[in-house]
Amino acid sequence: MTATTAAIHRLASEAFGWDELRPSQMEAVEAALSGRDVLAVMPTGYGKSAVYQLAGVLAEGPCVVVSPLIALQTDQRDGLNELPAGAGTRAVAINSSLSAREQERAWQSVENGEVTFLFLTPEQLAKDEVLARVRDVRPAFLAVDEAHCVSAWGHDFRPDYLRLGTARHRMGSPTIIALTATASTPVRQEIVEGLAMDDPLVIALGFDRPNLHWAVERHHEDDDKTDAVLEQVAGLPRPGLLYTATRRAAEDYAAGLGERGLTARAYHAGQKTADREETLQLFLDGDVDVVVATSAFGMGIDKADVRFVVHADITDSLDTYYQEAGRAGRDGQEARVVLHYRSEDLGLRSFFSTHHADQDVVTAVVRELQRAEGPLRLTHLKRAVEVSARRVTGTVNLLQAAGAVASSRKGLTLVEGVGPKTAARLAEETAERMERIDGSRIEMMRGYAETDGCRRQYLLGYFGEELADPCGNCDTCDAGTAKDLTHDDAEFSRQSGVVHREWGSGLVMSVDDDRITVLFEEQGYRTLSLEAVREQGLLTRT
DNA sequence: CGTCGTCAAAATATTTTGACGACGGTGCTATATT
Repeated sequence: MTATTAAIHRLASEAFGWDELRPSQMEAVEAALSGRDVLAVMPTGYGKSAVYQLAGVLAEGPCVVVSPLIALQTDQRDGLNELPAGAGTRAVAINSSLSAREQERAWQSVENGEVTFLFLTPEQLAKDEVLARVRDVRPAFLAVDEAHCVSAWGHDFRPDYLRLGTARHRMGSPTIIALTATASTPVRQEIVEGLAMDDPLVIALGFDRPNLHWAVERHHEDDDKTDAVLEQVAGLPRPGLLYTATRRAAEDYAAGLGERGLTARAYHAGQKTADREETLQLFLDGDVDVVVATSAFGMGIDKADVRFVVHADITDSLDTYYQEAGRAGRDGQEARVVLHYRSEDLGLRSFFSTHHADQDVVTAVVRELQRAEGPLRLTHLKRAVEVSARRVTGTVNLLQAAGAVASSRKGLTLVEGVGPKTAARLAEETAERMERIDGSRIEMMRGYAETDGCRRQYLLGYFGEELADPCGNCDTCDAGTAKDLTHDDAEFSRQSGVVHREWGSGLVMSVDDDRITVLFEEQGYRTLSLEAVREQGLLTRT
């Protein structure tokens, strides 16, 4: 045992009260302390936070923690501040819930060296002043909690997530500790790229949750689906979660369950904060049978005894689905996971995942960059271009992804030879590529819903894992119809590289008797018939 | 892309049908108004 390992164990036990650290937690903490970037994909409840907490206490300099929700930051901050004084930790969260004076006081305690953990949102780190203050306290780590948000939210909803890579360098390039519970191969890649991680150690634990029973119910008519969902939810062991695609559906189902004698409450972002907090508290206390929610519900919520997660509508990807469904059965006891599927529901998902280049903003941004003598700060562009800051950031992200704009510590520059016209074309092509990839993720969702095979094999395959035999704990296995979705193919093995004549290079995700699914860089997921692949020589190994 | 609400016309004097348009999810932050 090295001195570091011993110190980590001692700290874990004496200050945090954890007597056993798992090997992967230890590996992650040691790597981070040695200065190597770490991406840890670990299930909720496994002790992801311990990784940055232990590393943060042991290192010189504070640990900046990026977390997406203020409520989450508050919980984590309070948890750290309740540790015994011997831990020597102090945590603060600086965000818009603090008054200007409170913010200033918190900054001063950071600058006086009193703070070990500084919680910030990505939006805070988009401000030059915040970055400068962070840089001046020489942080040892930039921990990014719920790191899948980089991929899920960075492109549209919260574009500052995709600026964290630049922010990292501007704050003196601290070591990155990225943490998430769910991340398929392309999501991991986007996290690594979006955070500008340097040769990271990727630790991904097994995804399988043997106590969850997976099932899909297929419907043709909308009304029939509604009835089936209500009837099923009313009959399942409680408590549970019912996810819907819209706020309205959440309200309607909650009312429908109420009529059937259940205590059900809707939860979505259109409600007052106080109502949402009350629902959450009732749920955590076990005083409500079912929470009917949109995707607003769930992040950071750790309730062990959720007996079912039913989806009344499909989600935009299996990443999201697994994340939401995975909130069932964290106590290890049997739990049910059901997806109610109508192919028509895919339409709403396509609507939500449209990307498009904002041509006027593209032109304005490019003109401004052309006019500049040297690199420009994003802050400058936000002032110079007369649309919302968010749209400017989103457009810059797109231009950067398109290879039209380069970002360095000094700021943003136009790539040589790029003018407004080229930039517009590149941006449009990139937006189209993103839509293709999002569309292919929806198709993988369809694939899960429509598969004849073992659901668990399909799911684990999506996350790059293999389950040797059908699981025996899903609907197709129960019905005896499950086709084994794994196959030893002499030519193509999982996670190996291939090239397609038209679609370019990709990664083999799964191979079964007659089909092969490949994740192409430009096209997203594509499933091909093995027969066609062989006869026409469609794929070449790389 | 699909669903829902509105409104007018049609089939019959109140309900049915069709056309059309609007809307659909996730949160932080800054700023103005109580």
